[in-house]
Amino acid sequence: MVPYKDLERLLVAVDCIILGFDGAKLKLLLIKRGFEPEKNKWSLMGGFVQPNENSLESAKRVLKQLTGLSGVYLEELRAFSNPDRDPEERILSLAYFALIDINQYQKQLSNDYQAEWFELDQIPTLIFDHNDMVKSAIRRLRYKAALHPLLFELLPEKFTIPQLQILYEAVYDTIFDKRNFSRKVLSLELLVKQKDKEKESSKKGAYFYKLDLTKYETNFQAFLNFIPNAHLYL
Amino acid sequence: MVPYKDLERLLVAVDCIILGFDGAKLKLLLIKRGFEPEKNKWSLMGGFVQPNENSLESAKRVLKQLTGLSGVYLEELRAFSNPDRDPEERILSLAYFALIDINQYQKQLSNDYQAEWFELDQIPTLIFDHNDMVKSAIRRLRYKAALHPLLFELLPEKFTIPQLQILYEAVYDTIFDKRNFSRKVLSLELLVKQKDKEKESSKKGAYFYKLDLTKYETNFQAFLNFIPNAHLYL
DNA sequence: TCAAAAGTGTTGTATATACACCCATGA
DNA sequence: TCATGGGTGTATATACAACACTTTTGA
Repeated sequence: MVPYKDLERLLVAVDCIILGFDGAKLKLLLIKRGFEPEKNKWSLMGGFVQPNENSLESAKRVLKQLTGLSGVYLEELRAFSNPDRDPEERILSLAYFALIDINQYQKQLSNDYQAEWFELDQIPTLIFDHNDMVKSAIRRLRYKAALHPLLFELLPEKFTIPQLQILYEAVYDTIFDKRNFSRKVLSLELLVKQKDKEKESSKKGAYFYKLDLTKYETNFQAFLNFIPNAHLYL
Repeated sequence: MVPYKDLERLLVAVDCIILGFDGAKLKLLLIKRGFEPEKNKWSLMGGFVQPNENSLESAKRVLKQLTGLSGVYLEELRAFSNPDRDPEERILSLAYFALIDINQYQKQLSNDYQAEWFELDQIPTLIFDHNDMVKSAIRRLRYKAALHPLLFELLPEKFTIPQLQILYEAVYDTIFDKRNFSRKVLSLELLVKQKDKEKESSKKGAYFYKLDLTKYETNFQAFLNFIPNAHLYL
């Protein structure tokens, strides 16, 4: 008997939900699709899984192609596998979501793809099931960031507590008490206070902090209970 | 231009990590693989994604084939996609984990597959990367059950608080204070006390409880903080 | 009557929340 | 000097963990 005979083989793709934070709003990076079907429509950046790579490697490659970045936070969301999701041919797609420091993002690369950042409440209609992928990624982000110190991935190396708070408030679309917020953040003992201040956004200036990378990695799995009643915002 | 030309198509499979609880231990359902390669070795139950179904539907079909059950808890873990994970031909596999009531499981069906239940610390060497899939599933179970009322899926319709505690203790391989445990469980207000008692395992007998299904569904997303310092056990 | 498991209550500790004022600085 | 945002402290309520005794009943 010949194994695996007479079985359908599928195209397997990865699609990346790339999120960034511009200091005020969470944003999603989209491209104008360069080929048929659905050419010139807004789309997630994606690519096909190649013979020599696994799906995570594909996602890293695709991410680097568009942003120039590697070593960033990247996590598999889930498979999107409805038989007719692409009208041209069946494609199973693995959605990955990535959190990047928007300042590191290299603009020139994405010119090739006519890429643009969109605020989350202004996302256009995307091809296929890409809007579902985005929704799913936002949910996952909120879920995970409520429990793990994930959002630091969206900030530059040096950041202030007020910047961090704005980020959390953007993700959960709510506001936090700044006294309780900073106490909670600092009690994690993940942050190292710097000598210098950020002076753009206020006269007094806010101290910069850096992540203590060692503690960040060892404590990442610890549950934070960071967002009170987080499920209300999922 | 012909879209999607010259791209590799892959076999796409689903593999199911099926977990049950026999009243004392967590157990994993394995089969003896019936075809080459690796014929007669222990394996997860799996199957190929068919042209007319998405991957979740495949997993449901595969699960029903082996256990006779449908409507049980089933969740996608992640893709396993290393190019050489199957020596015969490249197969991308989506791992799903399932929680079933072991009493509902229909033994005769799985005779066809020479299926057996294994305690978690006695799992044999499995084909391909199936041992990794199992490890990954256990981690996910511990993670999720620490936050959501998930383990009820492993119990029969009527169960006692002591039975529930044994289950939690099996999953986390630790012991809990029974006074704090029952108070915490009952404070969820998910359980409805029954009039009758379970008298097999003690002279006094323990009251049966049933899940309040309405509250179960609406509160599933609420975070429990059920396991103190859960990350220590992940 | 006694062994074995079920069931229940209290108290101290830690954690989270709510809330108001002073500080530093550039305009 | 004043308006703006940064930074801090305290009192209260809530949640959690530790802990011991009584109840039931079959053998």
